[in-house]
This record gives sequence, C-alpha cells and structure tokens, in this order.
Amino acid sequence: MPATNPAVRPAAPHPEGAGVEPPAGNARQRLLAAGLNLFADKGFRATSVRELARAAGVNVAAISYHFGDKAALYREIFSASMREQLPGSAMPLEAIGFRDAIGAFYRGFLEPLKAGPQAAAMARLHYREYFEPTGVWQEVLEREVRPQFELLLRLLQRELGLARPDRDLQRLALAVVAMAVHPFSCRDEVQALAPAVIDSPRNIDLLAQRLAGYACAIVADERERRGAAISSISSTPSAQTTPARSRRARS
Amino acid sequence: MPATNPAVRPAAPHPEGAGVEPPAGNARQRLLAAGLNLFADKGFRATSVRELARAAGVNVAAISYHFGDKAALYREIFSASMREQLPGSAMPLEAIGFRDAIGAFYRGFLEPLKAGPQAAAMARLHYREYFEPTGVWQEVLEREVRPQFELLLRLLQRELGLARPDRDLQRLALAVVAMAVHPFSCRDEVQALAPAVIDSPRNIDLLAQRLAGYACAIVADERERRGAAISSISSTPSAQTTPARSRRARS
DNA sequence: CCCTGGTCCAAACGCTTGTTTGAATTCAAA
DNA sequence: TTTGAATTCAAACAAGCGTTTGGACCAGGG
Repeated sequence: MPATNPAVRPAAPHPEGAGVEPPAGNARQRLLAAGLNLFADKGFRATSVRELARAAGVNVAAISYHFGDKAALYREIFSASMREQLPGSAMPLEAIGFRDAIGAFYRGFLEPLKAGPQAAAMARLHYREYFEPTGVWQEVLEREVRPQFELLLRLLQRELGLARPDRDLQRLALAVVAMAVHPFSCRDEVQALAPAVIDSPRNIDLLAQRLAGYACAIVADERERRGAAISSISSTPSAQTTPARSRRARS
Repeated sequence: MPATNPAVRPAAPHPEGAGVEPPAGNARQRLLAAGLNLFADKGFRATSVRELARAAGVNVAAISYHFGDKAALYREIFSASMREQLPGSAMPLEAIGFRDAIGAFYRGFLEPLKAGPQAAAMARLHYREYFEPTGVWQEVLEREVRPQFELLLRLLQRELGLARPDRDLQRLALAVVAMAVHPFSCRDEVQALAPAVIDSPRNIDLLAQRLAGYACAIVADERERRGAAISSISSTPSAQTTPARSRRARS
C-alpha cells in the first residue's frame, strides 16, 4: 500500500453545528454513524466499502479521502465507541462492600445491553472483537480487559482474605466474568432460548442483580471450600492450586 | 449456481489403508483435514479456497470436484465434527444425583478443550458458529443447543422442586451454561489472563470440578432465595419473576 | 490397441474487493 | 469575478475471490 492520501486529514473538524442524525451532517460523520451499525452487525471483513458508502449516502472515495482506508475508519469508530463506553463499567473497589461492588460490576457491565440502538451497536462492535480479532484486540485486552480483571482479582482476593492470588482465585474470577460476558457473546442464543431474560431494561437490571447474587454464593462456597481444605487435608483433591511460585507475568 | 459437478461423490471411499496424517491420503481427506484447521482458526469467510488447497497440497479445483463448492466442504467438516463431538456431552439426567449430573455436564462440555489439536480444532469450529453464523447456526441451535438447554432446565427444575419453569430458572440455567461456554468463546482471553486454568487436561478437569461446585452453590443460593421469598414478602425486590406467581418451592 | 471413467492440474472465467484517479462541483476569500 | 482549496463523483484500477474449463494423466476392461 502506498502512502496515504496527501489530504487524508482535512483541517475542517466540523464547521457546521452538530448533526446527530445518522443520515445527516458531514460526510465524515455520516460514515462514522453508518460504519458503527454495519461493523457491529456484520463485522469488519463482511462489511464492504460500497455498502458502507451506500448506507452513509456518500461516495466510496469518501472513505479513503476522510480516513485513509477502511481499516482506519474502523479504528476510529472502535476507539470512539470504547471511549464512550468505558466510564460505564468502572468498578468502585475500595469504597463499598463486596456485595455492592460486585453488584455495580454486573450492572455496569450489562448496561450497554439495554441501551438504545446506538449504544447497543457500540457494545456489539466492542465484544465482537473478542471473537474475530482485527488487530485491535491485543490493545483492547491490555488496556481495558486486563485492568478490570486484575481489579476483580484483587476484590475477590480481599473478600476471601488471601495473602496471594492463586489458580483457584483465577477460576473464581473467570466464572464471575463468564456470567457477565455470556449475554453479549451468546446474545442470539439467549434471545432464542430465553428471550425474556434480556428483553427489557428492567429485566436486564434484574439479571444483574441475580448474577451478583450468584457471584456472592460462589465466593461464599469458595471460602467454605478453602476452610474445609484446611481442616481436612484432602477432602477434595485440590493439590494443583499453585506451585511454589506462580509466574504471573506483569504486562 | 448450476447443478453440482456430476462426479461430486466419487465411489472410492478410501482405497488405501488409513492416513490419519494431515498432509496424506486421499485428496478429499486432505481437504477435510486442512479445512478443519483453517476454518477453525480463521472462520469460513476468511479462509480462501486457494489457502485451503495449498494447505492440503491439492489443486483448487479439487474443492469443486470433490465437494461441489467451498460451502459444501465446510458443511461436511462441520457436521463431521458435530457427529464426533456430540456423544461426549450427553448428560445423564435421571440416573444420578444433581451434583454428579452437573459435574458430568461440565466435564463433558469442557472435554474438547483438552483433547489433541484435531479435537480442539473441532471444538473451535463448533463454537465459532455462535459468533459468525454461516447458516448452519439455526440448525445447530435447534438440534443441539436447545435440547441440552431444556435438559438442563428440567434438571434444575427438579432440583429446586419447582412445578413450573420460570424466568429465574432460566437465569439460573444461563448462568450455569455461561461458565461452561466461556472458556470456548473467550479462549484467547483466558489464555492471556489466566493461562494456567486451561493449560493441561488435569487443570481442565479441575476447572470442571470447580465449576460444578459453583453451580451447586448457585442452585443452593437460589433455593434459599426462593425460600426467603416465601417467609418475608419482599426481602429483595424480586417481584418480576413471572407473570403467574412463582410456585412455592418445597426446599 | 483403443476406450472409458476417475482424478488432477494450469489457466482462465466472471465477479467483488479496497483503493485511486482526474475531472466536476462547491464555496468562501481575494 | 476570479482564484484556489476543499469536497464529491463516476469511472477505472489491481488484486483477490469462488468457480469452471479443457485437457493431461493413469488406471483397467473391451
């Protein structure tokens, strides 16, 4: 690929006021809006530039002109959706008790599930990266997923009163995450098998509440299991938890 | 598309003995082997026929000749992987107690995770359908996923002593499924965040064991919650369970 | 021997992909 | 009105896609 178009980044940000409507405003903005929906619906590869241009009501060349290429348009949309979505899932760790913290975690995580079509598209776009990586995956994992996971690990570690994280703590954290991710990753499945569970904001909040309850139950169970493992040496064969040093790579 | 090639199904099954090696045997078998890995790794769309042919060491035309077209090759590989994978996840419902049933469920479900590279590829191919449907999805859902889900629902219903399934039962079942699906759907994520959890057959069995424990804890918690909902009318604001009032559980 | 049917191959097919081109259009500043 | 940069457009580009072609190759039976 040769160097990008010399006029890729025109100096005009958005001279007109603000057009929030999908088929309105700057050609650039229209492409961003149309791209969000199309990429979220069909993925990066399956969305063609001509489809993109038609949906946005612009010429195909506008993509190269305004963004450089299709991938750059995708990156712009993706990072914008990330920027808008991140604050929603901030988990207050130190402030409150475990039950409330985990409740806030699920509520924040499931929030995009119930939002309007635009926010829902952002969420879809977002979680799609997990399953068909376009190259942004690595960055997203390190910048967004890993910190949240480490936060969750610390939260669970504190709740269980552990001196050091071990593999059973990881399993625990993964189970907690699994229940949150599932409605996104298997959204169509859930829609087909139990549509009522995610069909309305109220039910999504209720789901978050239940999941928080499940997480608490699991943590309580884990605490019991660890307690039992102390009293009776091998009630369950859990010798495989961690070798002398678990090498958890720092980033 | 015109009618399939008149010689699509050659009469020769495999005249030579047995070639289990990927780059050996019939051209047909080589395509099946190479396709399994490529489709599992990159998905249907992203895998080109030339790539397929190169990996199998055959001519591109061999795909049309032996299978009709690329989609038919995919279907053949997919259904074969389904056929080989299904018996592993049969869940004995009536035979044994809940703890053992749910343990068998997780063990069977996670089994493909630890198998050799070929079986692992089958599993990946399999669960990829959930996220980039190629048209087989609908069929797979109805024939394979829904029956298992209904089975799980009945198992949980029996365990909780419910007269009728309700939404909270669905939420419960989805949470149980979520923990099982997660290592597949977010395999790369898990690999990056907590590689030790799924790095060996022994650890995968251990994971299944822990997940079964988590499921039991969740079910116990749900039973408690339902019990509490009887004694105190609104200990938790759970009025949204089911239009018909949730049947009382005999705990 | 020639024939016939199964298999394979290099080459080409028609089509879609993402991208670029060069002229047309717009529009505010000179 | 003229100038010139910003923007849009129809058209073309090369490359890749899945598929088809026509013949070469290699058997075994007439």
